[in-house]
Amino acid sequence: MGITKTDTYTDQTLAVASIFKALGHPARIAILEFLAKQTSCICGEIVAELPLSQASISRHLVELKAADLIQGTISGTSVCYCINETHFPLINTFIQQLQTPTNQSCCS
Amino acid sequence: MGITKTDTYTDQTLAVASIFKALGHPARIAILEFLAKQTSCICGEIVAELPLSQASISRHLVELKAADLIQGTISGTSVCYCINETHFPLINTFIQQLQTPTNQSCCS
DNA sequence: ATTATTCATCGTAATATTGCGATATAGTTA
DNA sequence: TAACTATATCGCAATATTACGATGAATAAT
Repeated sequence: MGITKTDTYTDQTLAVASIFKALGHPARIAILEFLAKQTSCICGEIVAELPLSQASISRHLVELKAADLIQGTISGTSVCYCINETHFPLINTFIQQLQTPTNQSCCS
Repeated sequence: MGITKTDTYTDQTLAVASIFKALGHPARIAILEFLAKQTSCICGEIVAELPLSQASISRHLVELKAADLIQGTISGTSVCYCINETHFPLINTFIQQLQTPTNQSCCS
């Protein structure tokens, strides 16, 4: 992506953007959707469900984990992934901020 | 970004991912935050506010517009941009889906 | 101990994104 | 018409992302 000037934005802005960035790929959305409807959540099942190689899934899982959107716990040879809701309030707050009544703007 | 296998995901998944993708850059978050707190919203003011060139801002505005997150109306030589809330429900619904009670998963 | 199984990581090729200067376009004004 | 203003677009260079096969590491099963 070329250089991104990360120095000049607020921490809040950077945090929100990085969460959205992690959510900005259909494979990662599909992974989260899959995790949401499962009670168990083994990595292998995700690989079986999605049209990607195991290596690619693993990389997406790493990204989701880096963004703190999932957590994984090792159980034997397999790893159990599940959704981490920690940052959902941040997303909700951001969306709400964009909807403040100030928004009676020029475009009618 | 390399190839993305867009054929194999549901329309819903692709739609959600593409909105999040558009939100996945601090400049675009900053633009939206700026628009939210303004009543008037001319492109030139954004250029003055953010640490990017006019060309770069324009490109980000194009992306936000392509994702239908903003709309722009021409007024004279300037263009008035403002937030389009149309897709906010989609975001909220997605986040809520991830929070369904099924989520009593393996990671405690 | 050997072999499977499961997941992570490396290396590489293909493609996308970002940012900027330069330039184009379009409306405004003199 | 010519100059000015505001925004969009082009073209390039730098960097990031995506995907995959191959390989590595760790546990489990035989």
